[in-house]
Amino acid sequence: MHKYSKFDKETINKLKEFQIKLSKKILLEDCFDKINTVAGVDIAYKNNKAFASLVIIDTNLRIKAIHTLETKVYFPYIPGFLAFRELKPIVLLAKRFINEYDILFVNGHGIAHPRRFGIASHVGVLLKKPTIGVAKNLLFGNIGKKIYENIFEIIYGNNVLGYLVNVNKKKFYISPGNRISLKSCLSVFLKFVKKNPIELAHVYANMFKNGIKPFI
DNA sequence: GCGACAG
DNA sequence: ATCTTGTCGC
Repeated sequence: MHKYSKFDKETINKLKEFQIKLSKKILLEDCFDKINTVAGVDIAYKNNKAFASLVIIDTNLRIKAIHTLETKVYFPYIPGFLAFRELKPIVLLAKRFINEYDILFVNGHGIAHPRRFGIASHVGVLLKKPTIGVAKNLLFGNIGKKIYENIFEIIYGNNVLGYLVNVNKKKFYISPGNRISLKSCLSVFLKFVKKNPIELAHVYANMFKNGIKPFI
């Protein structure tokens, strides 16, 4: 039994086709004006339950709100198909507060994905909202040339799909999800890196999982 | 055929 | 991601 053979080839192929079909709706251009607030979303797990948190931050790096949502999960983790596991809680929560942030940071990749449709792109297409994928590990593509002291390109063939950013000994793989340009996904990430929305969401998702919610 | 593989 | 002891480093 191999680790990721939970579904037959036919099912996997249909999911792949679905991703490819939806990926055509991605816009890699900036569909936003002035950024006033951004949000980060992440999920912690306990048994078969997902504990999601959405943290909203303003440009002064102040936390404006922390929201949570709990749902059951039914789909396993399969590399390349993370969205089918985490989409429901993320979309439900992000949609509820959709007018309270300008850009959404999602834990996982955007277009740096085998079918250019990682979870950040999937969420962005469903919400019709600018999203940025922020991952701690590389899934697809290779590390290309250094463009700054601590920043490298993520490339596939001749295409740049995103960036590897080194911050405080930690690596972040950044790629556009939807409705944002390659260039802006990097600059926006850097703008909030001192109060990384994904890391904050991670902390609060875990607190929520453990029954603590001193939330704003 | 073999290895790699977001969370 | 989660489970989980001791251990290394600031």
